[in-house]
Amino acid sequence: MGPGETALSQAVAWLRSAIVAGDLRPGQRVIQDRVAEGTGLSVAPVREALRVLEQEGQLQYIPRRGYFVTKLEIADLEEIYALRATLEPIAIRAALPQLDEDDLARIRAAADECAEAAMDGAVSQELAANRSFHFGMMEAPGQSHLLRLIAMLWDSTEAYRALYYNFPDERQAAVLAHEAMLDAAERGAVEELIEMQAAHRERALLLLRGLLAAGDRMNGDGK
Amino acid sequence: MGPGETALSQAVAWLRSAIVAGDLRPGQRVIQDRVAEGTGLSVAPVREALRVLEQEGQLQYIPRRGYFVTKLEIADLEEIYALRATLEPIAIRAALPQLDEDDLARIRAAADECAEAAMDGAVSQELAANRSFHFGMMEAPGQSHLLRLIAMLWDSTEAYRALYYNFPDERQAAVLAHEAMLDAAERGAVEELIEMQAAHRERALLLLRGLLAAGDRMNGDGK
DNA sequence: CGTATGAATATCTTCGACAATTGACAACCA
DNA sequence: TGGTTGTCAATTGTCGAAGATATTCATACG
Repeated sequence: MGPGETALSQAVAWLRSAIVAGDLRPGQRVIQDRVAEGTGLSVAPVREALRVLEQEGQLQYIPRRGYFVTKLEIADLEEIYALRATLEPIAIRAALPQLDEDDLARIRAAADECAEAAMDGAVSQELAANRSFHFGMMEAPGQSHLLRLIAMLWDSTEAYRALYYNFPDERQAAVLAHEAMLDAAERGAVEELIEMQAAHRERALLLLRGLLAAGDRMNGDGK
Repeated sequence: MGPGETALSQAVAWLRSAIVAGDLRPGQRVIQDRVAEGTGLSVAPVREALRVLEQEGQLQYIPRRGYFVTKLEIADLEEIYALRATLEPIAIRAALPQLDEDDLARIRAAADECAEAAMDGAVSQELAANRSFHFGMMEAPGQSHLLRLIAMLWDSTEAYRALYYNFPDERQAAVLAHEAMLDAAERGAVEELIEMQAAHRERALLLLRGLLAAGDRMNGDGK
């Protein structure tokens, strides 16, 4: 175990990847012992990991009943995306003018990793790289709290993002959009970039609306 | 222990009141065993409580080093208050038109409780009532995620709010401001109310700036 | 005199076991 | 038959102790 690596962080990682991989689906119950078995840890760090994911909004907790993967309604997704639309432009306007060559290089690297993962169908890697890409354009000194809020909004919808990243077409579209964004960032075209991101989000939301509607139909009829 | 009351919730409550009471001051280390002794619990639930407060931003965590009460710089407070200035008007615009008589009655009750606590110098009660008052004007269906973010911003600065609520003058000023806000809310004067709250926040920020500067001077000289 | 070394201590981290609670199911009664 | 009650298995919640890590302080060295 590397430095800073703790049993807790392992448990968190395990849970995240289980959610992203779809092993833990929205609405499903998460049983502590199962996670403990799966990770090879005892329940103590697992409980703390569950608590972390709960605070991030990915899990819901009912005392003495346990944890459940958060199931979002379409209205929730719309609210979350609207909040992102409010906050992310603020972050980008502050951060983009301050990016230096190194920062841009990191962002480009993230975009490349994203493209690579998209081709391989490595959903969880693509999600991580995608996140680095977007946050790379928003990170600036003096807005750590703003980024904390934005990160929380991203966390809340991680399971759903994983859902639509399973469509190859969407992965390709995301890669193309990233290219354009990177270009705008390098040109310093802030407002243009913000526009693109808004469109990016809208597209994602549209897709999610469809997926959730389909899911609801299945729940309503099929069972 | 009542239903839903768990050792964790006791530990959380203990920590909150210790922070609000000033027993745990910004920058100070929080030792798990001490909390366990203080609450009469074992460390397991205490650790989970610490994790909760960490996610709220009230504590900071360094693996294998422990927890520290978050120490905010003036810049942090300014950022947090700016974020509140961005988000709270959104919540109020959506919520205020939907408030019914019952809601207003609850808000009025919170204001009264606030005034009462202000006279008695019951800082922790006043903080709780103050929170109910303000959130009562923002709570509306369909914006639970927005409120979650706002709550997080409030949590992050709870220790500092406790700091300036120890000044009787400020407590009085807050009570008066609440009266005016309540009046505006009852008249449905949304924009007016938003203005008042902005001023309310500005005043708090101004005060905090002074307090922190004084604190820094003490740390620089006195020791 | 300042710095590096190394025990000793304090603290965090994890574990395994036990107690408490919940939900499901079957037995029972009207 | 319909509803209630009691029992049981599964799960969560808590504890106390042992193991791992960081910090401190005394000591020796350059």
